[in-house]
Amino acid sequence: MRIVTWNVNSIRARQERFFRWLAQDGADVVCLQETKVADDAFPWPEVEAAGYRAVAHGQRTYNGVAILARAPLEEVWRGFPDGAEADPEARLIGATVSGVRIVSAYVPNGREVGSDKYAYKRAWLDRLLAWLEGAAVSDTPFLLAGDFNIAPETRDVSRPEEWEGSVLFNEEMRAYFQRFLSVGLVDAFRLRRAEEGLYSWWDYRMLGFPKNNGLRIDHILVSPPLAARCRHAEILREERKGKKPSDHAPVALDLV
DNA sequence: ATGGCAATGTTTCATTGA
Repeated sequence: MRIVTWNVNSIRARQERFFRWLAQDGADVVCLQETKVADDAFPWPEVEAAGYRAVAHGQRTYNGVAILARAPLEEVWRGFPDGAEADPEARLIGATVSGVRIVSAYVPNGREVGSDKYAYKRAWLDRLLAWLEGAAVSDTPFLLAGDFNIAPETRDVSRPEEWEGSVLFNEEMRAYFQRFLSVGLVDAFRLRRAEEGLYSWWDYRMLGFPKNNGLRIDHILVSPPLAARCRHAEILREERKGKKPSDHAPVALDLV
């Protein structure tokens, strides 16, 4: 079972490129973020033509998440599944695929430490973690994938001294990432890849990609039952190259 | 090579992203 997460930075702007990649990759499950499209304008015919099913939770212009799968998507939910007040931003969707509970998440960026958007990022993470703590995810096949907007460690940052203190890489956000591990989840990528210099996002500006000035902020976290099945993990850097790339590369995980 | 912001709507600039 191959699972990929990708912040596509608009599924419509990326449509041709995305479906070309999908046909070639053949992933079983694809978690998308920043689809930037309302559900009625999602490319449903193209999904079906590619041999996939999908569930989406989107809005126009900003945010938006989706899950594509070859197998049926069951027990689907949108937004926070905690029954409390609805999140005005479409950042979370869940479904069960082949017995694995899959969640696609788009964590708020935070813009600037101390800003209203940073407060929203913290509150959003607190709410997700509170749900995870109550959901007993460590005992079941559970997978949380997406754009976390957090680089967990120094080895995940190309220029740590320059990035330190930013919304993506600071002590508080590193502590948030540790809380995901504390609820029993495992960074599946790091199970298979220990080296530094592997990033999932590069700024469009300032020659970010050619200079490999990147950060690893897109993650696939898994429960112990799935951690035992991890065989391979990789970042698909080829998809950051060429014409009209997303600023994020896909992250792929192969399970037995 | 991999290339010097990009996508969207509020559209000819502002907002957001990270």
